[in-house]
Amino acid sequence: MFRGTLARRAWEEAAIPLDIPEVVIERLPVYLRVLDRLQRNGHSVISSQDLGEELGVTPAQIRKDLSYFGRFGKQGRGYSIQRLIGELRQILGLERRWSMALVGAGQLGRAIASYRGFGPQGFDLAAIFDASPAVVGTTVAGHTVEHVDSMEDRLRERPVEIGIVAVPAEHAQAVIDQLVGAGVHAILNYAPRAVQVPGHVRVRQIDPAAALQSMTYYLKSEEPALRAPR
Amino acid sequence: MFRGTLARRAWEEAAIPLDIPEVVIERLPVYLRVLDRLQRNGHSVISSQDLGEELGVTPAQIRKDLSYFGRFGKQGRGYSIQRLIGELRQILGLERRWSMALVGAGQLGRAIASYRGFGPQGFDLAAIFDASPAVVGTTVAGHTVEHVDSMEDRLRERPVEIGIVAVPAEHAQAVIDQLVGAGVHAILNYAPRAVQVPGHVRVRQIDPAAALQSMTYYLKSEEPALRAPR
DNA sequence: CTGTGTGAATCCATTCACAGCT
DNA sequence: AGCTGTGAATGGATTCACACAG
Repeated sequence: MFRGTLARRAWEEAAIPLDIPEVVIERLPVYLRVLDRLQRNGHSVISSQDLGEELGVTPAQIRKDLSYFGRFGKQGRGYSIQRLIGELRQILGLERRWSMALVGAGQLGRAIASYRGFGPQGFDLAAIFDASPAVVGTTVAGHTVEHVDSMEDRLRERPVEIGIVAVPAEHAQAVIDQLVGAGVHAILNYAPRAVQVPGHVRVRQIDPAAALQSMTYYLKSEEPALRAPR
Repeated sequence: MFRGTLARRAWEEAAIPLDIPEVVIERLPVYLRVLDRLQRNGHSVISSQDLGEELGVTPAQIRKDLSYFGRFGKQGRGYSIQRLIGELRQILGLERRWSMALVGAGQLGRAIASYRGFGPQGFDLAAIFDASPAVVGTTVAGHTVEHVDSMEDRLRERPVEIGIVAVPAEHAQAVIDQLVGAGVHAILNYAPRAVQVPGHVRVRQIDPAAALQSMTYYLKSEEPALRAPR
């Protein structure tokens, strides 16, 4: 949703896939997380049935999702967890590391810069930019904050694959335009703002307040019944 | 996705709605954000056409989404922005404020506690819990951190509607079970872990690393062509 | 027997297209 | 003349159900 239809590039890698639904791709990282945990807990095979129960997803959905990419299971047994982890990492492009530029070194940006969840999953922060003279030049999470005006030059010298946007909403679109201009094709946007990008650029929105607001819809009809049942 | 089918409560409020698709509910906060901005910029009416362009969504989708809840537009003119903001806030239950308990006062938890995006959208932090003796008793964002073992009692005395989970993945399920036990029906989960909840509880996942991993799928097929086109 | 892989069937969401209001 | 509201049509995604492999 909120993503223009886009002419996907024809497939060039060896493999087979053709035109996989985006929802499927979005589920794969979640499958991967569960499999990692099961492996750490000593499991070595799992059926789509059991995996589905872990995830709250139907077994058929898991089998169908995986079948887009190959035949990884063994009938009568299930899936080798080790094998499946390897396949998913391959599919998602996680056999390599990816580098990111963070724009915005305010309170939110600094929290993102020191978030420990990216590194272990294969993502490295390579540069931090901000527009405020007060923070440019300071050190954040081991990086010297550079001025956002030097961003396009800087990224042309040493490119990154991913941009993280943590600037105030009113500047988000301009910053994203600059990132796209510098050749970035994937953006993680923490600004609470719908942004427009060319069709070949992917955006994922991180918007906790919007997530809360979609839950209050359901809370508002439940609460009265619980509180004043007479 | 990743949410069990659940028997929704029958509608009791006045209004009309019946069984609205969850995707529709998730879009409403985004519509609201754009409308707020347009209003601040001095606009007073907008057509589904123009609103759709702001959002990267078809006009028909916006009209259909809104039509689940009523007839808010004027033919030939469009929608009154002020009116529509009011209706959406009503629908989403944003005419009141909601209170939240945060579990986990580590690096991530502290960042969440001082995140400035919740208050203006109607969400107040009411309590913070942690399990580590090193942080229990300290002050975080104006709240004294309480021990997680006292959480259920504490929340029975002074309930909250929403729980925010920012504990290590291996403790997330246990913490969520406790929150649910204490009567919380909505959870914002920052732990990178699929969790199980009873059907009447809503969970929204905030998982930036998973968001990145679903974008690398597309990057991995684009990059080689850009870098080594010969 | 157990559990995958997959065409077919079903279910759900999006888009179309136009009648009708302003 | 312009734009909403909405049944009908289309397009996708999920689930079913079973042939087949181990």
